[in-house]
Amino acid sequence: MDGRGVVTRQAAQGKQRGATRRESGAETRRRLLEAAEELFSQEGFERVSVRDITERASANVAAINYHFGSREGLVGQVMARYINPINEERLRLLDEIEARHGDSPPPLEEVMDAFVRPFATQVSRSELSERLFFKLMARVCGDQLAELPAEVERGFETMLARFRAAFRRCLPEVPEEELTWRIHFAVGAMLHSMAHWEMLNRFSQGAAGSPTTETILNRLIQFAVAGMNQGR
Amino acid sequence: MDGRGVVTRQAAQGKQRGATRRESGAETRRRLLEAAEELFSQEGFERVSVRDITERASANVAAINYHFGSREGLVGQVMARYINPINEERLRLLDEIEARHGDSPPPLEEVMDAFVRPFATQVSRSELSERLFFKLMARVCGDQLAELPAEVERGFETMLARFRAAFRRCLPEVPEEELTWRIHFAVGAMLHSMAHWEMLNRFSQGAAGSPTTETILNRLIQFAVAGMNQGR
DNA sequence: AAGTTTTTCAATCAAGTGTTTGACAGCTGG
DNA sequence: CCAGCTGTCAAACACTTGATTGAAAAACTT
Repeated sequence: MDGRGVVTRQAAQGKQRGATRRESGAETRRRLLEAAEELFSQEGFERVSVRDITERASANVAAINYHFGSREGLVGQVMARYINPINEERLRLLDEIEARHGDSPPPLEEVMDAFVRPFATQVSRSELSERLFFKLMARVCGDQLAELPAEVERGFETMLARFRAAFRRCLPEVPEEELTWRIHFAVGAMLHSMAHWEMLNRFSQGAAGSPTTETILNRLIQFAVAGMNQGR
Repeated sequence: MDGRGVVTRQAAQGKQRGATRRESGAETRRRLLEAAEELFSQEGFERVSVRDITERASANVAAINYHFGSREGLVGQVMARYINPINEERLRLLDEIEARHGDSPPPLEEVMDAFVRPFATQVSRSELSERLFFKLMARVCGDQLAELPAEVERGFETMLARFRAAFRRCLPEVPEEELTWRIHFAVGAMLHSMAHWEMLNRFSQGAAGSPTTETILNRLIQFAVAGMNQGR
């Protein structure tokens, strides 16, 4: 009677044998993050318990508190893991655009592209499926910014300030307040389509032609640009 | 030592003396709904416990199960209470528009107006503040439609089908799939501005002029119309 | 090799969850 | 007046929640 009925984690997971213990620590941490991402994107940050996560990750309940301090700490990590790189890439693309156009204001379409596209490019970095990734990002950006980890929130604010300035240069004749609203509308269109990516893709597949992420991205950009310009 | 320290509900609430017992039942039910609406709009449907609600409503914990069968039943009632009248008003306005224009397709702007305006008109029916009302509506429409009560969901679907047909007539040259996306973008813009009404109003108040609900509504409609039209 | 640090685990904690119960109060209609 | 609803309430229900404990195990260091 050594391991009667009890399946060890190694056997259940098929974890490679060569992993040293120190690697195993990071491995568990990674598995927890991955499980949390999947569950959070499907159910939302509220509805998922630490036991749901540890069970899916084949880890002990205490693992989350050991590796992340608390449930909240894990949530913060999940939020930061993709959104920070995305915000950084946004700024990088904006830098390129502004460098390319020098003193003259850049085309609105390019700025909007830099604002939206990083979600599509960073999706491949994730081990999540496209639909879960977008759902997760929509939850991170949309829920309420008060709950974001301080570091993530600061990143958001500086990013938004830069883009706001860029939009302002694109649309010099639009009043400040009006510009705020238009940006907000565009963000809403973006978040909502990410949140319901799955449903919209289902619709699209009925039609002819393959609705790639790229075409959807272009549609969103066209819509947002038209809304920002408003007939100009 | 009769009521030592214990404040009765009547005293705490200042409830009018003339209310019969039967009226009191409906009164409690109303107070529960009101408390639930406030808390749900502030915290979201997940984070609020039945005890939070009954405490705020100065009622017993069992009251929710007595009056609504379960917590879920209360959630359904809260969702249905405003969203159904809104969807009905949307259809009523659309009827008027289509009657007015006969066989010729109605202007896109009018259809979009009928789609958005009912939120603004029904807000006054509510005892909630404007900002809580919009927050609540954004949660109802945005979270995930899978959880809506069956009756509410059916209402949503028939309303959307009618508006989709109307938009189709306004934009006959736009392919079906493309139209789906543009409507979705517009809905996203609408929901996001409702969810962050408070923040946006704060921005606006810094600027000159009074940012009434009407002007915000118009900005949203202009943005959505421009996005739907896309330069035409 | 022995000793130290890192990681895992079952068991347990206090607090909170939605719901049910049975007794009690008050209005209603006979 | 008194049975019969209707509504309220404190108490308890069974269960889940995030977090902690102390011991055992594994990995690393010297």
